[in-house]
Amino acid sequence: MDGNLRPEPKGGVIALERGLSLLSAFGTDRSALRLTDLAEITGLNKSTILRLCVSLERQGFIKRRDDGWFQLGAALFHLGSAYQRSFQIVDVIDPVMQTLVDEFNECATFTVRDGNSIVCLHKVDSSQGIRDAGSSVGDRYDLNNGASSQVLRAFSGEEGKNFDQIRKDIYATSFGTLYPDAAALACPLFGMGGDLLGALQLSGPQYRFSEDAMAAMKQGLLPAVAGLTRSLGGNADIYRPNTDNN
Amino acid sequence: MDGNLRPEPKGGVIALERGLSLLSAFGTDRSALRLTDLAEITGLNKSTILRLCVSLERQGFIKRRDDGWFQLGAALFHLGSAYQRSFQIVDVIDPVMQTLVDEFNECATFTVRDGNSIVCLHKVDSSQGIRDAGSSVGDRYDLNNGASSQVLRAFSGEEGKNFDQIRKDIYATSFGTLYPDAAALACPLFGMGGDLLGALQLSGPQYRFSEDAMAAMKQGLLPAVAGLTRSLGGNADIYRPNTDNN
DNA sequence: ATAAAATGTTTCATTGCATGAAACTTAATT
DNA sequence: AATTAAGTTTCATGCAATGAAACATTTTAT
Repeated sequence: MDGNLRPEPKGGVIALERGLSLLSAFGTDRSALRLTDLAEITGLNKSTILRLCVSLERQGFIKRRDDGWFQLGAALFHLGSAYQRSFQIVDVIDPVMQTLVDEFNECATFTVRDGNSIVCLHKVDSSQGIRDAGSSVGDRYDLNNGASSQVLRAFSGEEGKNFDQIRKDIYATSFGTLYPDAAALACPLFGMGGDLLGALQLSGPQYRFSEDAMAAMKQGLLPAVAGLTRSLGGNADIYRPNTDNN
Repeated sequence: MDGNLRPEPKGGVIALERGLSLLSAFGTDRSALRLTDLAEITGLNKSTILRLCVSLERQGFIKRRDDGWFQLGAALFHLGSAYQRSFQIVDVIDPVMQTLVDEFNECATFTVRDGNSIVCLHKVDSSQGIRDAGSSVGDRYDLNNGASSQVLRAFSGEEGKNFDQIRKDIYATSFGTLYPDAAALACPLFGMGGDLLGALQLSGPQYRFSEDAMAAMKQGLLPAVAGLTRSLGGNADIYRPNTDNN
């Protein structure tokens, strides 16, 4: 960041964006930051940061510990939960995800698209020691080449790559995209109006994703998602199996 | 709100606080708001709101739908999850809470204090149809007379009420405080330095919280929390049972 | 149908307030 | 003790946040 943070297109309030950039500074890995860290990450003047933090703290968005370190505040947790709750979908798909995890012993994740990002809204872990622990709830990446990203892009109407194939198959796979030894199988979830809600994915180590295993997962995943779409009031015909599947 | 939002003590950045107040407008119940709603709730001028929202949306803190309604953005979910993750405690206490729920068939919640608020950080639901569904993860209230609030206040060193008794018992109870027919039993969780981390609570309908039932819960809850404190590196002597308990 | 009211959007002159350099106070290293 | 780094406070300056007003658009009333 360059500290200027001048709203690129136009409009907007610089002071606000600077404040938000302070919050986003925590987004990656570190859960506590010092004033100097914040200054380095955001490029803002320390006086400015201190002044912004007064406001952030007053509204509960950050908390300054007694030792001077800054942390995220409970207001964010509250609003984050409110965000999650606005997708009642999660309540509906959770049991289905549990079932899938029980059946295939791999982790299941439900992701949604947000602009050019992919956000993990829900995850059910498998009980295996070796499992996909790479992503967890709340994580946010740029759309990548992972199975879920591909699905989200293909069914958002993007062109190029093998999106046509994905739209025909109603699923996408990935091998070693995010992590070199991970594999995944993902398919889209549609809502009432045939609108794309998100992507449901099974993922784990590549050695457990043989052709046979993935065929079985596919046989389990697609009907499960079709059922979900039905219970969400959508038309499950989209998932009608292709006759040429082996 | 009066729209002035003048930082009371002094210091701070008005524009930022106004932007944050827009976010907080979603905090209660409604998951989508129109421009007029935001103007009513915050008392801000519509032009101002529109300008602030440009910045909020650019950073992903809100999202404006095609129909003009505003919603919370994924950035909040991301940061909210980061907040939660900064309490690694939750990972440790979750299995213990699961065990308690299995044993007593009532909901367990873990709450922390944040200023004069109480925030629900984690909840494990019981499988009963009639259960405490009043609070859920992310909820934030003012400190009230519920069992957990009492515990948090008593062990933060507050005086008055029956806090002395609570400190002696190492637990608090409540009947019909939040909801007229609900009951709860809560006790504190301490960390390494004997510092108060939060409160662990069992709650359900009053008719299942007989004297006998609560005595049993107490016998289950206190050792469980003592064990937790030990595995968090704390001294569990605090929980030594009083000799005069029946 | 037209009128009236409510909502959303853009513009722009005014000045309030966000800003950052500098001075200063601790605290940590040398 | 001397030096560097981290954190804090102050204040003159001018930039940018502001809100009234005019306008566009949609909804409701007549």
